[in-house]
Amino acid sequence: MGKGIWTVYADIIVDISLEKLDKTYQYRIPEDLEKEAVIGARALVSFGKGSREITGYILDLSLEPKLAPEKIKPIKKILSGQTIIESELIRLAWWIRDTYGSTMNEALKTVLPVKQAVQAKEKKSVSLAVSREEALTLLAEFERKKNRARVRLLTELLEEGTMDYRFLTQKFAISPQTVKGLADRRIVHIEKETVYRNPVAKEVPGKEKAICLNEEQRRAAETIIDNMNRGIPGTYLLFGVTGSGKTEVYLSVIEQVIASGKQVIMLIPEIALTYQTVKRFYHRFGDRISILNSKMSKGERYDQYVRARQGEIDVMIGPRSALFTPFTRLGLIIMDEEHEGSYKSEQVPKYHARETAVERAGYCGASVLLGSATPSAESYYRAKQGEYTLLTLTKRAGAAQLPKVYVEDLREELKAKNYSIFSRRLKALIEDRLKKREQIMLFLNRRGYAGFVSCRECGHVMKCPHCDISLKYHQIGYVKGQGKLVCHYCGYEMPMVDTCPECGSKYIGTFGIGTQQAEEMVRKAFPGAVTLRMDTDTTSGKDKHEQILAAFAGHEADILIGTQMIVKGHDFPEVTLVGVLAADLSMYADDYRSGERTFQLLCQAAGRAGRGTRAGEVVIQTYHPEEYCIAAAASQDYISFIRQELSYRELMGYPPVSSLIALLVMSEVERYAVSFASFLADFVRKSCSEQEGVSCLGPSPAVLSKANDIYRQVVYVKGKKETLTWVKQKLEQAIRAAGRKEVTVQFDFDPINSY
DNA sequence: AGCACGCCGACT
DNA sequence: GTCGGCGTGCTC
Repeated sequence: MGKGIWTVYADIIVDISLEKLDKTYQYRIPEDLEKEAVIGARALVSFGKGSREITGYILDLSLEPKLAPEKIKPIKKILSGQTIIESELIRLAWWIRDTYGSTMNEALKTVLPVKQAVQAKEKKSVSLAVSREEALTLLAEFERKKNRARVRLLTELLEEGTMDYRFLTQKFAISPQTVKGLADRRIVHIEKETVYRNPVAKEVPGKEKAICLNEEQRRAAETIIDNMNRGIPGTYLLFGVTGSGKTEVYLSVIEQVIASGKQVIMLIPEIALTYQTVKRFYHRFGDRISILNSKMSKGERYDQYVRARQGEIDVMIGPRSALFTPFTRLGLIIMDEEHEGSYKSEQVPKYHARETAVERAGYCGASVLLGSATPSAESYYRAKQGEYTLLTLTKRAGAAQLPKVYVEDLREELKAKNYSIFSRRLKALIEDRLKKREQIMLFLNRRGYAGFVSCRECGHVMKCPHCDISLKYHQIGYVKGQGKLVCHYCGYEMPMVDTCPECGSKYIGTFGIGTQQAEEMVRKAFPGAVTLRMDTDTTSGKDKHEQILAAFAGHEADILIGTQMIVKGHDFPEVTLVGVLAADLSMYADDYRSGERTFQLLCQAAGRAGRGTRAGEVVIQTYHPEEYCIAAAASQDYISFIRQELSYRELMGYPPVSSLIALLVMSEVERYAVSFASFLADFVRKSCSEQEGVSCLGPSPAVLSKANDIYRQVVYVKGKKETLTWVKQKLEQAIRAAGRKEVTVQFDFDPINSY
C-alpha cells in the first residue's frame, strides 16, 4: 500500500441521539490514521458551524469524495482500539435497517448499548436561578415586551420549580435558544442529571451435576458439535415434545462449545426468565455466565456488555436484546421456545430475533439452535425446505406421562340446556379434584375476545369472503346490533347480521367473558373452593405475578384462573386438571396466525397438567371440536397440525410460504392518514404490481384505529420475501420524496399481531 | 444538539 | 429605519 497516494474518505454516522441527523457525513482520513480507520471504529470529528467535537461511527470507506473535497473535514482521532465487534454489529444494524425498515440511528440504538448510555447521561433539567421576587419582576418585564416564549417558560418554572429540558422544548414549544438565552443571563439554570449504576447481585455457583443424555438427546447434541468441529456451521431446529429434555441438550452443547474456546448466546422469552431456569445455568457454569433482564438499569446492562466484550463471560442468557452481546468468539446462538411472540420487537425497528440471529451467526460462522415443543410455522417450513436441520426428541424423560385430553363441544351443552360456562364434564372433574384436594387451573383465552361474531347454536363465525379472516364488529351509535362488520386486512364491510346466515338462529353476536366474570362464576358454582386470579390487565407489576404464582404453588388456593400467562413457564406439580374455558376465542382473532397461536396455547395449557407423579387431565371446551388446530392440540399431534397449517398458508399466500408487510400510516389528522395510506397503496399497485405475485390490501383503519390521539391506517402488501424487500425500498423512497412530515409510516415484516 | 440566517413585530 | 425574539434549516 503506497501511502498518501489515494485520499480515503469515511462515511460517519454522528453520535447524536437525534433522528434528524440520521445520515452519514463524509470525512477525510488523515494518513497517520489510515490503519486505525476501519469500519466500526469510533471517530472523533468536528461537526457543524461551531466545529463542536463529537464522536461517530465509521459505517463505510470510499475513495471518492461525495462533495467538494475542500468542504470535507478530516477525522481528528480514532477512539478505542477494539472495533472488530462494533463493526460486526454495525453491519447487523445495516441489515436490520434494510430488512425491517427504520432509520440507521434507530437500528444502531438497538444494537449498540453505548448510544443509549450516552443518551441517558445527557438528561437535562431547567430550574430558576433567581429568587421568586426577581423572577416575578422579570416576568412582568417580559410580558410588557411581549416575549411570549420567555413568559411561558418563566410561568411554568414559577409553578413547577424544576422542569425537564426535553419536556419544555417539545411540549411547551420553547426553543433551545430561549432557554439558552435566559441561562446566559443567569436567570435560569440548566442542570445535567447523573445516572446512577447499581451493582449486579451476585449468584453463588453451586455443585455440578453430570448431564446424562438419552440416545435421542445425545444424537442431537452430537450432530451440532460434529458439524461445528468440521467447520460447518448451521441452523438447527430442535423439535422436542414437552418434557423431552431440551434443556439437557442445550447444557451439553454449551459445555462443548465453551470447551472449544467459543462463546454462547442463549435467548429465552422474557417470561421464562425465572429464578429456577437461571439457577440451573449458574450452577453449571458459575460466573462465566451472565444474565440480562428487563429489570436491569441501562448502566447495569452496559456493564454486562463491557464484561462480554472483554471476554470475561462465555455465556450470555437473556431476552431478545441479548442477541447483540459483543462476543468476539461467538460460536453458538440458542433460542429457547423459538415460537414465542416476544422474539419479535414491538418497537421500530420491528426485527425478529430469530432471523436476526441467523444473520449474525452467518457473519462469524456461528451456529444457531432453535428449540421448541411447538415450532413456529416459519421454522418448521424452513426445516422442511432444507434451510434448517431438523432434530427431533420424541421420548419424554423421566416418569412424566401425557395427560388425558377431553374435548367438550359447547354446542352440545347448549342443546342440553346447560347455559353455564362449564361443560358437564369439566364441572364433574373440578368437583372431583376439589374433593381430592388437588389443584386446578382454568385457562381463559382473552385474545381476540373483542369483536368477532359467532353463532352460539351452530358455531358459525362471520368471515371475510376475501381473506378467510374473521370479521370484527364495529358499533355505530349506542344501539347494540346496529353496527357493521369489518375486515382488518382488506377493509371489506357489511352490515351486522341479526340471524345466523348458516342456521338462521337468533343467538348470533359477539361474545366472550373476562377473567373477573369467570372468577365470579367459579365462586358461584363451587362455593367451597379458594380461587386466585391472574391476567395482564388487572394485575400490574412483575412482583405481583410472582406473588400470585408462589401462593398457588404453595397450595394457598385450589383454582387458578387466568389468561396466557398462567400457562407459560411455571411448573405446579399439584395441578392435575387444566380447563380451557373457550378455546375458540383465540382462533378467530383476526389474523392468519390465530390457528397457530391457538394450537400452541392449547398444547402449553395441556402441558401444565400432571407435571408431578400423578397423571393429569385436560378439558378443552370449544364450539369447534372439528377445527384442526383444536383436534390436533387435543391429540398433542404437532405434525398433523403443521401440515394442515402450512397448506392453509400456502393456499392463502400467507407467511412463511409467502411474505407480508404491514404499513402502519399514522397522523394526528385522520384524513392525512387516510389519504397518505391510499397514496401508498396506489403506489404499490401502480409501480410494483408488474413484479411477480405482489398484491396489496387496504387501506383500512387499524384495529387500534386511534391511539394517543393519533389516527392509524394500515396497508398490507403480500409477495415473495425478496420482492417485498425491494418493494419496501421503493416505498421508502416514495415516502421520502413525498416529504409529508405530518404523517409517519412504520414497516412491519411478517407481523405477529394484527393492526 | 447547536449555530447562523432571516422574518416580523415593537420601539427610538 | 433599527433592534431583537424566535422559527427554520443545516451541519461532511
